[in-house]
Amino acid sequence: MVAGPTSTGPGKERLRLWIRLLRASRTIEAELRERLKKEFDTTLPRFDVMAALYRSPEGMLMSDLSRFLLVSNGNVTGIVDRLVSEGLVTRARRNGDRRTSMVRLTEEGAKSFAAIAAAHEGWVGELLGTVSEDEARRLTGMLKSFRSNWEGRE
Amino acid sequence: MVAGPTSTGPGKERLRLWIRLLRASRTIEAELRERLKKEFDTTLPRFDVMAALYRSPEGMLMSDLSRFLLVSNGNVTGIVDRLVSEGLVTRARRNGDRRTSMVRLTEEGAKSFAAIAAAHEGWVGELLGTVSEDEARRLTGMLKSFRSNWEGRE
DNA sequence: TTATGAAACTTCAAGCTTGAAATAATCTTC
DNA sequence: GAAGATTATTTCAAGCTTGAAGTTTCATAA
Repeated sequence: MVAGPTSTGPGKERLRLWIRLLRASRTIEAELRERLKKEFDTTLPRFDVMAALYRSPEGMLMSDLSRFLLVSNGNVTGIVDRLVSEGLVTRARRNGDRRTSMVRLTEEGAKSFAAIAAAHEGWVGELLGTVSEDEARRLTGMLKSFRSNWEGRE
Repeated sequence: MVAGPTSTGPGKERLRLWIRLLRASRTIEAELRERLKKEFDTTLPRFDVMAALYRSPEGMLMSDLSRFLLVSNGNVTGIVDRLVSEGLVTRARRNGDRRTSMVRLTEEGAKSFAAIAAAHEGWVGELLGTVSEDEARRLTGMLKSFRSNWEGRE
């Protein structure tokens, strides 16, 4: 997946693009993961879940989290379990539907996330420092249109 | 990591870009993983290792693979172990340095990979279909320059 | 109301991933 | 040539990830 095209032909440019995309995101992701571990003793998946919850003070269902973060249901269960055991989020039983529970950041969780997110934004700025703000905007536009064209198919 | 910026400010555009980049690669990666599983009963990491080996008929050391694929040494050990037990690659002891061994595709491995790679290239072409060849080239250029500026630091 | 089906989660096995510790072989330097 | 450092790799524990199977709860329609 990270190796170059093994042939020439029509799809070649797109394959190159995909490999570049993947290498870039893997490189950045690895660096962020390492810093999260070293500086805050946390992980990327925990950070992702907390970021989602931070933007939804009213809370999210497990399935909301799963859909939003593009990961499986069972996966979210495990991550939330760990965050709960660390006192960073809570699962609140709901009166309406007893199958579900609202997941929310605790006060400590929100405070903790705010600090991590500030550092995180700085890191991303640093790691993408060679991309100008303007170029960043254009790239984002391309990727956005790709996503919105593609998602929701099947 | 997949959620939006939680603040405004200088690094914001780069953070947006990073989130788009990550969502795009995760979406595509998930789709490719699923198809590899369904159509060829294999996985992305196995495919990655085989792709690297396919381009190096003389073989690669474990550490070459690790460096090239951007994953840890211990990780490669496990994946190669599984490929060996499936008869797709071999570990050849070397006379020169008995710490290392050359990893190579078997004949069956090369045949198998060629078939998977053809399908894979088609999938990528399909999944990135909304990006024109020309746009793909430009995007690739941007990502390439980003990578080469950034890698090799520290 | 009571089956029947759908929805929201959890559990589980298998595999991927890292970073740290352990092994083994090679290199360096005195 | 032996001690100490370096290099290549494996092993291991902990956590992430998926997809499938299982559980509980809710919705619906005869």
